[in-house]
Amino acid sequence: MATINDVATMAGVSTATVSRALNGVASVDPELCARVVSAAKELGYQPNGPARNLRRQETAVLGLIISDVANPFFTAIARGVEDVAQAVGYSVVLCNTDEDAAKERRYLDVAIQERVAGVIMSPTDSASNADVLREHGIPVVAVDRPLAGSDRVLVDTRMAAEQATKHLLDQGYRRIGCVAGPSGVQTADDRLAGYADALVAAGVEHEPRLVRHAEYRGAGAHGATLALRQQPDPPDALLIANSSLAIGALEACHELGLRPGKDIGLVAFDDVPWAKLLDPPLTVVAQPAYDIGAVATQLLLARIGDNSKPPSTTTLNATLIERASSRRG
Amino acid sequence: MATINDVATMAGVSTATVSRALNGVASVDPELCARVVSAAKELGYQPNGPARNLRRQETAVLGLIISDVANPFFTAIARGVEDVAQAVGYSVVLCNTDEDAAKERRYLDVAIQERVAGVIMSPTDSASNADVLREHGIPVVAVDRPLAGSDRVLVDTRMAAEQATKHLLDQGYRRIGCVAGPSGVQTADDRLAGYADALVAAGVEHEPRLVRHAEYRGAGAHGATLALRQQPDPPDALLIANSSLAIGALEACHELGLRPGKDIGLVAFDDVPWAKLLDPPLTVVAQPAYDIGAVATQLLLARIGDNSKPPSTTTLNATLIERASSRRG
DNA sequence: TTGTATGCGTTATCAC
DNA sequence: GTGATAACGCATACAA
Repeated sequence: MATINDVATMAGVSTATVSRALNGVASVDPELCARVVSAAKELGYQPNGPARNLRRQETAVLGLIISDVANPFFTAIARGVEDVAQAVGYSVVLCNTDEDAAKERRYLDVAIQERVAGVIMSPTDSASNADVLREHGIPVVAVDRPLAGSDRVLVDTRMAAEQATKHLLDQGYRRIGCVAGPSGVQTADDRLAGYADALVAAGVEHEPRLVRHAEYRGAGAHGATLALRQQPDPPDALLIANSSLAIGALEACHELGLRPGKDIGLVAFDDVPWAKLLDPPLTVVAQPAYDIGAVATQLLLARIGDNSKPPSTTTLNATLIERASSRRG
Repeated sequence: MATINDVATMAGVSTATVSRALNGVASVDPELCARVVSAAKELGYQPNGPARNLRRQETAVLGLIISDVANPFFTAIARGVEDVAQAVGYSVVLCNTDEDAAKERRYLDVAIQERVAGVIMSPTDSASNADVLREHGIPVVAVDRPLAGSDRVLVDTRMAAEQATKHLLDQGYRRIGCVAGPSGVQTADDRLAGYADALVAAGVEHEPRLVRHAEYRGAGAHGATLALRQQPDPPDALLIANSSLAIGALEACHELGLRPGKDIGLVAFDDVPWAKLLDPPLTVVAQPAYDIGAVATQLLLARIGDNSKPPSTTTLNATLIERASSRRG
C-alpha cells in the first residue's frame, strides 16, 4: 500500500510537504500542492489511520454502545448520532451489549484501546463500567439512562408513564396493569414509578399483583400478560414498557380473544412504524429517539473540545399518541 | 495514560518482556509474568491500539457496510456478523449508506484508512465502489446482493419470489400485482423477475401495469399501492418486495377498505416480529438474515487468512411462511 | 515556504 | 529467557 513516502518521491518533495499539502495547511505553494495531490491520486494513496492516530494522539471515532441493535428505539438513536457525527467528520462505531455487563465491559476496553475520541452509551446499570472511561480521560455521554458523573440525555419517562396511565384512567379503565421491563434497569423502574404515580394521584389502589416484569428482549411479555389475566379480577388495561414487550403482550391478548380498545385498554412505549397497522391501531408513547442521539452527540463533541464543565442533564419530552387501542369500548 | 514503558518500569523488566507477557508468549518466566500482570492492573494499563496496529500492520476490525440500520433484515445480518466476529476476537464497525453511493464511497475510504482486516457489504450497485478495497488488498464479502469478483452470500430471492407468486396463484388469485423495490437494485430486479417467472409458468399474462416501483425506505409503497388499485381491473393480490414497503402497502389497503386475505391477497418479503400480530397475519417470505451474516463472516475470516482462492457464491434458501393474508376469501 | 529529524507506543529481530 | 533496539507511517518542531 502506498505511503506518504511514495507520494513524496513521486511528487519530488519531502514527506513534510506532502503531509502539509494533504492536510490543507495554507502555506504550501499551490504548484507543489497540485503535484502532491496528483501523485496521491495516481498512487491511490490513503493515509494510514493507525499511524496518524498514533502521532496525533487522538482519533476521529466515536463509540456508540447500546443494548440492542434490533430495537427500533436504539437504531433511531444511532441514526441521530451518525448524522451529527458524520457532518463533522467523525466515524461511529456501533456496539451491542445485549444488556450484558460483561460484554459492555469488553467493548469499553476496546474503545479505550482504540483511543476513541468519546463514547455515547446507554449503560446496563448505574453502578457502571463507565468509570474506566473517565479514568482514561475519555468523555462519555449517557443516553436513555442516567450515568453518575456524565452528561445525560434522557426522556422524562416517569412522567410519560404517568400520563399514559392517566390517559387509561380517563378512558374509564380501573384495574390498570403494567408489563414492566426488568427491575434494575432505570427506565423500567421509572416507568413503573410513573405508573404508580398516576394511580396514587387518582386515588386508585396500586396493586402489586397487577405488575409483571419481563426481559426487554424476547418472549417474556407473552407469559407475563397471560399470568396477569389468569388471576381473579384481572387488569382491564395494560401499560407496556416497550415495543418488544408489546409484541408479546399483543400476542397474548390475541390468544385470549381480548380485543384492544374494547376488552382491554393498551398503551405501549415507543412509536414503531407498524403501530398504526394493527387493528385497532396501538396507542403509544413516542420517544424522541433521533433527537436523543443528535443531542448526545453534540454534547459529546463539545466535551471532546473541553471536558472541564460539570455534568449536564438534558431531558426531552415524550408524546402520547392516542390511537384506538386505548379507547374504551 | 499508562504506556508499556510505565508497566515495564514498575515491574522492573524491559518493554519487550511486558509485551511478551501480556501477549501470552510461552517462554516468559512465570514469576516475571506475574509481576507484569500485576503492574499492568495497578496502572490500569490498556495497550495503545493505534500503535499496535501500526506496528503489526493489521487490525482486528471488520467493516460492515449496509444500507439501512433501521431495516430489520440488515440488523439481523449485523447480529450474525457480530456473533461470529466477536467469538474470534474481532470488532465490528457498522456503517450506514442509506443506499447512497457517495456515502458508501466515503465509508470505504474510512475502512481503507483504518486498515480494517476485511469488509462485509451489501453494495449499492453492482458497478461498485468496492474495487478500491481490492486495490488495497482488503478482502470483501458481499451480502444480499452480488458483487463482481467477491465472495457473495445471497438468497435465492428470484425463486422465492416465484414461489410466493405461485402460492398466490394457487390460492386462486388471478391479477397479481407487485410492489417492487427500486429498479437497479439487484434484489428488487430479481424479485420482479421471479414474479414474472411464476406468471409465465402459469400461463398468466404478465401485465406491466400491475407493477409499481418504490424506494425501499419511505412512503413510496403507499402511493404505489393506491395507484395500482385505482386502475380498471386492479390487481386482486400483491407481492411486496420488503417489510418497509409492506407498511406502506398495508396502510393503503386499509384506507381503501381492502381486507387482506379476503379482498386482496398479500405476501411480503421479510419475516418481521409484527407480521403475525396483524389482522389477518401477514404471509411472508422469511430470509435467513442471521445466517447470511454468520456465513459471510466465516468466509471473510477465511479470506483474511488466505485471499488467493477464486470467489465463491453461497446461496441460502428463503422460506414462505403462509399466514392468512394470502388466503382467498 | 520547504526540508530534516524526531517521536508517538508497540512488536519483532537480534544478540546475549 | 531477557533486553536493547529498530521500524511501522505520520505530523510537527525546528532549522534553513
